[in-house]
Amino acid sequence: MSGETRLGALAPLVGYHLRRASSAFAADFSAAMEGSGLRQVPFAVLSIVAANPGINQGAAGRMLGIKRANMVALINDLVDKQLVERGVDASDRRAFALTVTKAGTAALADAVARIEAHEHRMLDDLSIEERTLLLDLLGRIERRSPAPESDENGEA
Amino acid sequence: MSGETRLGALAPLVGYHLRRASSAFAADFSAAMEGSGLRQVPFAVLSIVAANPGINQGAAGRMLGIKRANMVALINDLVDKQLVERGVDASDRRAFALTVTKAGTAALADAVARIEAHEHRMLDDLSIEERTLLLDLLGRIERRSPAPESDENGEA
DNA sequence: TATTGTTATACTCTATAACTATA
DNA sequence: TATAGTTATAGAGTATAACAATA
Repeated sequence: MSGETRLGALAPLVGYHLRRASSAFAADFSAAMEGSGLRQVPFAVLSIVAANPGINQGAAGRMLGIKRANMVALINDLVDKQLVERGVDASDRRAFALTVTKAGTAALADAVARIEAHEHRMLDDLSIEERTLLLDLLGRIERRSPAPESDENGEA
Repeated sequence: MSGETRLGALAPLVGYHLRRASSAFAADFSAAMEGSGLRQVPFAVLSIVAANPGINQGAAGRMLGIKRANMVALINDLVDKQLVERGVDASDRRAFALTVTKAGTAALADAVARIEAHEHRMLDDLSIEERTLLLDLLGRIERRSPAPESDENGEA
């Protein structure tokens, strides 16, 4: 099918193959989550809030490389869907203490089940050892990131 | 810095780490290409055209998972920058035969040099064997893709 | 002075639908 | 009837700038 077309300079580039593999994963993720009302980023936010009860929007966003400004609509959606609650943060009255609701916990469990099937599907060709190795290699690349997020407001 | 915040359900997901690693690569790629006038996707297109002289827009797009409709502006830009030429395809008068200009070849060489430095930077932690292994693993994931591109126009 | 959340806004990327001219 | 290129458009995702309340 693509047998005669060549990749040229792209062939040896890890960045290119990372992008392609990631987008293949994203496409299958979307299919796996159809009808669940959650997509990649909201699911990630929900996971972070579930694992860190009382976390605020900024910290959750920083964890995922999402800007403060973009967290607002994201959290609004999760709150509208009653998966997340904004509580008062006793120690900082500017911030909200985010927690997952009962429905949020259920939605997360459903999502995790779908995603496990999706991951199995995508990683069919790899042995357990290879999956572990891949996770390790990716983790070491992530840590090479320029900075978690230097954050906005250049002011001048 | 993020020492106390937990990933929760995200931690074991290859898809999540693929996404993060890919976006770290993309960010450093942008930095590496600053001032070159090329970004990720246009560079990929230029590479494909250079490696497959006379290829048409549709085939180049299919190779990269880019829709026909989105190839138009992409090729327009490369043509405006005089990096790519649209020639006549003798065997199919609907199609253009794309080729890289002399300036395009030079731009590609400059880009490849920048990108090599970028890849070295990002893969600093990995041994040669690990890089090869990573490319192999990613390649096997890519091949798991749902389909190169079933293409548009559902008609109903 | 710095930070949390917020609004407004813009730009890129990607997706769909419909059209034309060839095949 | 199917395919190559095109146009128009809509939706995500992500980026910056500025403001109020609080630290």
